Amino acid sequence: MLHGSKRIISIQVRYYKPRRSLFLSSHVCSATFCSHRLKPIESDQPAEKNIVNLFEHILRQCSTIHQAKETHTQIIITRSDQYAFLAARLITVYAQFGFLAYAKMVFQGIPIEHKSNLLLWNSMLRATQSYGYFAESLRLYRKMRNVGIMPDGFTFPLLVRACASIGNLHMCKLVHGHVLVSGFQFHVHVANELIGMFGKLGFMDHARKVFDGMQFRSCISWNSLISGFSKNYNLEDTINMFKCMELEGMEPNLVAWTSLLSAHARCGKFEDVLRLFREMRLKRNGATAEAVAVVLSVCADFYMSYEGIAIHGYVITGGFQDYMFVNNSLICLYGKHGNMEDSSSLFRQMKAKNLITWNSLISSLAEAGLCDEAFEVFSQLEKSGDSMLQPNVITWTTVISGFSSKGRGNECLDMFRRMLYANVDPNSVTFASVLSACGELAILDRGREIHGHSIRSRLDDNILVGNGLINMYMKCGKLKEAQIIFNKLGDRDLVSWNSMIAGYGMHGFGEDCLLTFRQMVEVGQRPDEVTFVAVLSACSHAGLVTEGQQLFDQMVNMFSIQPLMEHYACMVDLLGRAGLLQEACDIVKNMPMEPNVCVWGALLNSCQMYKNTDLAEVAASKIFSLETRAVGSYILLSNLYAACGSWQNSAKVRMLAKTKGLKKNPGQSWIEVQNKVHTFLAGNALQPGLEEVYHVLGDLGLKMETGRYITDGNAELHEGLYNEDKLMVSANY
DNA sequence: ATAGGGTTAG
Repeated sequence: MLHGSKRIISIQVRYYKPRRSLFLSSHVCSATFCSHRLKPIESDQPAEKNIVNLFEHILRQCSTIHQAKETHTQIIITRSDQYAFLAARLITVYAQFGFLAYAKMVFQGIPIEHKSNLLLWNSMLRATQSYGYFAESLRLYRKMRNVGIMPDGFTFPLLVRACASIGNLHMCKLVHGHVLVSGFQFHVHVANELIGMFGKLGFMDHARKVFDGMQFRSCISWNSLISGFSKNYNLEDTINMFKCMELEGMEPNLVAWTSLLSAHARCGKFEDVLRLFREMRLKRNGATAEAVAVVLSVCADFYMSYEGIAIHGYVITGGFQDYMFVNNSLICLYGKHGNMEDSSSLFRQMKAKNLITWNSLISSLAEAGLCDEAFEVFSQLEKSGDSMLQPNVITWTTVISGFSSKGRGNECLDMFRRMLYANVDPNSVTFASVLSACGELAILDRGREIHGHSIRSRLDDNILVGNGLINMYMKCGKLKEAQIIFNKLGDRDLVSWNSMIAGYGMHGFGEDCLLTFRQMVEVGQRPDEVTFVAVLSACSHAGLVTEGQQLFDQMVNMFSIQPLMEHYACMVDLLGRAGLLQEACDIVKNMPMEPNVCVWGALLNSCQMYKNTDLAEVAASKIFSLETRAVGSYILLSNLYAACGSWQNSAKVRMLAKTKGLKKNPGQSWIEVQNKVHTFLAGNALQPGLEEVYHVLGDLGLKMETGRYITDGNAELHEGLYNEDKLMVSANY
């Protein structure tokens, strides 16, 4: 508590190092304190100017909130709080110390008739915005205009920034209108913010117009324009403006270099990023932490482990190790390269962590396939209780897609439900992950529900979501619905076409598959390796031999795609299934790489179909020598022997597989009833609820027999393919 | 009394 002027001054001296100016002013201070006069906002009296300057000086020196509060008390006692200049400084200082509520109190404490000073409003606007309350700052601006105060060159940059941050196009246009009416469009700071705003909105032609109209440009103007082009993935104009800047005698600084780097990174030019980073360090004798983060993320994304570790070295020598976002990139770098030890130890060592830090660790774990660990860290984050560290869309989506890509669809969908319950809005990436899980699980009802949800979120025309929907409907056997989604999709990419082609192929619609492929080529979408795997395998399943051969030829000669192992396997399968075993053998002999299990397996399968025991033995011995756990091959060979009546050989192969401890992953069929998927295993009568099914099945069988339907004699053998024990019985027969 | 650059999910 303060009781008198002497005490006030002694506090000042205790808190701040005594300086000449401070001692001089203390006389003024006590003099003013004694006079107890209320001061108008603007005063030209020198004595009053002095006390205001003194307090302003003290406020600038405050390093704790307590010092600021003490000084504020003195300001009130001396009635100096009526000075707009001091009130503005108090607002700024309180905001800086994290006490926005105090800043507001200062602002509100000033009577409306004294609120004519723009500095006051600008300070309050800035204080509000520094907390991210952009909408509130715009409301404040309205209030300001309502009391008849006109904005100036300090107000407009704040306003432009506020509506750009909110991202509301209407607001942006409104504020831009105010700027135009006030004639501030080419004011350096206002124009710089406008360029930034248009860059963020993706209106680079507007940004360019503002830039071109400026009479004086600062390097910030150039950098804002360059970063606008970079943010909009316009590499060409980013480079052009960078060069223009040099030509006009403005040497691009480190910030301009950083934008140039990030433009290359965004466009996937990872080699150029590394080259430019070296050039930047040479020419400008250093780098920025932001540039380091960009380069690290490029090293992570393109699996350049060696370069990444070298840049980690530079982080330490260059003194960048205390930047949170640099460390976040490092966590991702090590995580993406499968080095979870270094990734998580970096996480542990970080003193200050933000949500991105947590997301980086979670995504590293998910990337490594450790979705349980990722979920564990997610739970820790959820329980942390920090309101700034609550899982966001990215956190949720990371865990959701982690489960999805591991084939744990039910956990994926559970997390999605929880996410909605937590009131976090899914985005296109979330929908894509969840739809993929629905496709894998083939749960049409849930897929449809999510389709509806994506429509309500107005994301159904997004390419990621569209592709997810096509894939989901295809996997659920709803080919027509997939086609409808595909037809409605505004811009289709390679994935959209591949999903359609693969979907038709998957369900044995060879003609539709080829038709879609031809349409794809017609509209100028270049097919890739994946397209040809889908098309070729469709041909082989539909028995379209000549078409398949032609397509293989087209792939190499028309589209200059080097055939991969998969394509050779498809060709062997295609020819072999058609009974052209010799041609299939030729492919195996002439292919440029050592055939793998899939290629030999395709050949073996064909041998089994056409009962070619000699060739089958060659293929089988190759497969067994490759030391894979290709159980299917043992079963195929065994079946072939059995089909040729060579029971002993058949049993021998079976036993061989058994002694090696190999067990076939049994084939399953499924049906979706009331949002639940029921799976069936051949010969598994132990499954609960199956008695009833078998009962119905028995009835049907009886009806079929009495109705003189002929049952397939091979059915039992076929079933045996999926059930080892059962086949062992038939083999020993 | 201002400003430009950055890191996380597919």
